[in-house]
Amino acid sequence: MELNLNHLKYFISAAKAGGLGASAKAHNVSQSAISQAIRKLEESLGCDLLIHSRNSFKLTKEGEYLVENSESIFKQIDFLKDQIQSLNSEVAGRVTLATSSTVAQFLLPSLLKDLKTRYPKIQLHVTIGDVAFIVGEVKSGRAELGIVIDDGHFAGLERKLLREGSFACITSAEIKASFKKPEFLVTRESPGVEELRQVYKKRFHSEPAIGVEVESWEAIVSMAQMGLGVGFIPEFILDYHSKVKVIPQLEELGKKIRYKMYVVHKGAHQLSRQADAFLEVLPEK
DNA sequence: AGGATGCTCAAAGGACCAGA
DNA sequence: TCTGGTCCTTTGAGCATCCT
Repeated sequence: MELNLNHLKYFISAAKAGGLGASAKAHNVSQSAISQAIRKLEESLGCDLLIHSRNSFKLTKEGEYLVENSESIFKQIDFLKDQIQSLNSEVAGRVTLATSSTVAQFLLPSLLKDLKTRYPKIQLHVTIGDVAFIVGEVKSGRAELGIVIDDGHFAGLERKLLREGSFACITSAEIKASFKKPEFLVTRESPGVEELRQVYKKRFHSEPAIGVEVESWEAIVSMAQMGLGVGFIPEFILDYHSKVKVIPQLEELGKKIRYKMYVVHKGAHQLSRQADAFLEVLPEK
């Protein structure tokens, strides 16, 4: 006899409620029906799930194993039902995204515009943090998607390259870049710092003078604008700042420092339809 | 039409509990 | 300790529905 999902459902319900009566009540059937269903389930599995004795309801070890391990089947079935139903309806719902303030500030606005045009019923919930925070959010499931600017490896996560490019060394548009050994504004863990040291050492035969170490490219832009030093930022940020100037003497140096931007998630098969839709509107590399 | 399946109903019987 | 009530499960008969 083939395993019947209804029988399994009755059994799980009875096991959780601790008796046939409660399960019968929960499913609006008679106790007898529950009893028969469990008998048939046992028959199809070829083992006893209950210790059958009068006035007692006790699971065998096979029964306990079945209860512990079959819940995911019903969750998967519910998930499939939702997915199948939504195939015929407009994509809607919430997408949780963890990313950096740079991405949120410079890239998300145009992405959101595309998303709202194509999928007006999708809501985007964004949390901001550093790379470790973003990876943690995605791994824990608190965020379905993450966008990171990092060339590290994200163990346990799938990643897709969104864009890559080089850095530019900037200073204030009002300040004439005539200094030979400027003070640098850098971020602590972002790509480029170590490369900067190496390339700078090779070119100027000395260590770069780090003026300020700050965890934000936006802060570097502001500080560079105020004349506090020069800073390397990913070139795409330049499009949004007219008051900064690229230092021609360090242009070559900046081009040698590369950044990569990835979207990360726990696996394509685990994504909701709305997350899939979000990935769809992301610009190709 | 007949078999398979799933259900209800009624009856039987064991375990537990309170009261005499 | 005995008895009766209650709760629970199991079993068998019979009915409805679906499928071949």
